[in-house]
Amino acid sequence: MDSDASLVSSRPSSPEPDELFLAGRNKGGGGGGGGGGGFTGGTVSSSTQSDSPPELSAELRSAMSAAGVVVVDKLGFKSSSSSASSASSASSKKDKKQMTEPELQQLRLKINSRERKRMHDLNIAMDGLREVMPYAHGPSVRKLSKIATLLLARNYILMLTNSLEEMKRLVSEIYGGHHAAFHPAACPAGMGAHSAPLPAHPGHPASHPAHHPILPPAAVSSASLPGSGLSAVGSIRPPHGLLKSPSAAAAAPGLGGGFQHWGGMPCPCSMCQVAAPPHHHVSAMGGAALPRLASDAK
DNA sequence: TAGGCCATCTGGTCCT
DNA sequence: AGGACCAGATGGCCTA
Repeated sequence: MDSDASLVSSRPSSPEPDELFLAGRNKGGGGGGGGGGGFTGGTVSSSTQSDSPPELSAELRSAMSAAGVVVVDKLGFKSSSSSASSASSASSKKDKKQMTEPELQQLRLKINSRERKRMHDLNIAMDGLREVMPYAHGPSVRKLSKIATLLLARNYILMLTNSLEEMKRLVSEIYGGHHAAFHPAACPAGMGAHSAPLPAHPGHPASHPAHHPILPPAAVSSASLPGSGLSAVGSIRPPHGLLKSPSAAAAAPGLGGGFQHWGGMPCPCSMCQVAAPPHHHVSAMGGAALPRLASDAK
């Protein structure tokens, strides 16, 4: 399944395979700057690596056709890579030195396209992760950087873990004695198959904090999870370096300084939906991270 | 203009 | 042998 990366990738700069292909390179040294960070909601910097000299492409084409290689129009995106592989199969790595220049170029192109696809797939996965993160998505909000996404995801997971612990604790408190009765030891998850008994937070403001993904783990664990084992929350904070600028942090809703509760979006949690002061989640998941995400909700 | 983020190229290594 | 994965290099775009 050649998940054509260009399909989903939010990266506006994802180059069209066609134009990519012969964009060739050859010129020493890496390459050619792909499209820059295509953030800024809409700014499409489609400057693919077409910086390579035009004559190269022509040269490459002619060389290829001279070598009997059908000049490929489509990238070797798996499906089409077969065309390239025909050339490379004829000349394997082992004869690399004996390969003609066009053959080498063909091989290089094939490898490049594979790598490109790999990275595109990675970006798609990254986008998928962004989508499920408690962070305001939208055209007006800047996309999370990769590192920010990863750090936020980590914190989010830790947060959810804390919430689970907290809920388990509450359940055991509420059901006190009988808890053991219907929570056999065989139900390590604590809440196992019974979702009903959950005391939906009403009237349990104390429990809420632990429940919110945006709250700093520190606050959560210190407040309600004395021995949850996740108490070393400080460690889940992202490296300070990610907080590029104080101003950014301040502007960064919900992350750095005054995260405006999901960056202006309604909190999906049931507690907040019932009644929630938009700013009880002031601190950040991990506090620092997310440099630019909010800095411009332009 | 510097710094951050990103895409791509490339060569090396590991795995199937 | 071929593909996946990785890390370094390079260069473009964007923001402060």
